[in-house]
Amino acid sequence: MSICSQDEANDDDLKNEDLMHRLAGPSVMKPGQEEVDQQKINQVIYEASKGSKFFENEQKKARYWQEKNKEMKLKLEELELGLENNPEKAAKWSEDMHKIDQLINSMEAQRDLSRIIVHVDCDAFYASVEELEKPAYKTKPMAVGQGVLCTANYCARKFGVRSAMPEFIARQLCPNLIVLPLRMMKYQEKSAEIAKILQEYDPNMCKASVDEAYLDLTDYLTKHNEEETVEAVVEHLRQTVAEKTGITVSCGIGANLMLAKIASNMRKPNDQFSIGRTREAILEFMDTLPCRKVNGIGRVLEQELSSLNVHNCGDILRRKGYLYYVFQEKSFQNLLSYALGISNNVVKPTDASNRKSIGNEMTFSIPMGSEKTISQKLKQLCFSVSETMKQRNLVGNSVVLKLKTTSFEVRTRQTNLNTYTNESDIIYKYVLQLLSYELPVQVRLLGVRMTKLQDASIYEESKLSFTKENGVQCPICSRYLINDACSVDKHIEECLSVTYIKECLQTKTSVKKRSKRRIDEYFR
DNA sequence: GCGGATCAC
DNA sequence: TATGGTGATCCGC
Repeated sequence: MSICSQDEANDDDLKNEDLMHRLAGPSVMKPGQEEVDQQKINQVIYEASKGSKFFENEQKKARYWQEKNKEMKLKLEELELGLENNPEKAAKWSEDMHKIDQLINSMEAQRDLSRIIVHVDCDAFYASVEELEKPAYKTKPMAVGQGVLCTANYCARKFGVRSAMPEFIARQLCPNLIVLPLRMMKYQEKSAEIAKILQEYDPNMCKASVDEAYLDLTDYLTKHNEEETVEAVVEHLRQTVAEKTGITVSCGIGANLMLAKIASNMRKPNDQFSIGRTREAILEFMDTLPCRKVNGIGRVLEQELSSLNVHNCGDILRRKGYLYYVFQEKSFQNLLSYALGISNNVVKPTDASNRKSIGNEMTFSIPMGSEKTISQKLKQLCFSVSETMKQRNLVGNSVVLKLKTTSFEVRTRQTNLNTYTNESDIIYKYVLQLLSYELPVQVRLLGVRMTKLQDASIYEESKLSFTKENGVQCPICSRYLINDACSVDKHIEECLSVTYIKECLQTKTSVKKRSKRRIDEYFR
């Protein structure tokens, strides 16, 4: 073997490790796979994917990140060297470290341990609902989804079958896998059944998704004179849900939403876990927790952190000085809050009025290239978006066209409307305009999305009152308001408080804005 | 404000 | 043979 091909082989192996990690999908090492030989599974996935367009696209992305992470690593090493030899840089470093500590102090000042939050997570929800109707599936490997799996029962997970995995790969891992079609209505019904029970514990309960909810049990416990521990209440809650609905749930207990969520993942399925609600207990818990376990750190960020020698949340604090240079303000603050175990502890029902966009997209079994077929599809998509908007009584001011080419490249094109609308024809007109710049193109997916939404009735009223020249526009968020003193006051009050909180966070926690990565300041 | 990309479910 | 849909957020221009 020549030297050259040897090098190539090494190079390829290096790339393959990141690539395999990508291909393995988002739910690697999620509960239910503790006994699975990940290496072997990943190898099967890799082989099954090899050569496809999808594979090539993933390869491209893996190369990009590998290159980027390598560069950053080198820069950090250079920085370390500079700190030893260059007093000017060292002075700047200690100045920045001081800023970081101030930031941490201000975050600590906001730490609130007064609430007891519980995260409730249904076990393999879709699969469990199917098993209720056909108990025979309980002992067989089974998954729900079409083309791509949404969830797999624990029996299937033993084979390495996971959510977000394409069906054909799942079948290679588990030839006897039973795959059922989605029945969203059934799941939603069951979800509502469970929610009703949870509401007895917290009427303000937050339904985070079809199979998840957050509760604040503080008031419940006070009402019951704290005769019971949280753990006992949650134990009882899980039992009640299982008895009344037939669905087992896993629960996490913690001082805020993030901790409760992490905790519910610790002992799946059908069990619960509690993270102590003292600062010390929280810091100790986070210290050794792998970064990937926190909501918000996905596969890519995990790899990036790993290349910076940050594997557990505690490492974030230990290497805060370096992370400060690598990440932007917002991301850096998020990382710190993860490591400190600080997050939102207010549980409130999600209000639909807060929605920021409405869209519809579709993948085709056969890619499309002709302008006519593409426009026809887009017209349908516009129509369904329009229908959803009308149902929810919303109008929008901006439209987004989304394309995925046959090589899995994703493009989005956005334009502002000169009006607010939910009319299919108007949306379609703008979408066609956006499409015209992209032709010719071969697409495997098309999507239409409306953003900058407003309540349709408020918008209509405001138009009306403006013609009467007595309309009102909120001075803070500049949304149009119904011109009646009571509702305007109420809105402004709310709007002010939101803006105020945002300002507080900004002035308290943010350091100066930068346009580039901080590390570049050291290399000028 | 736009477009690319990540993330969660 | 073959890799989803919906919505949000962040970053860099």
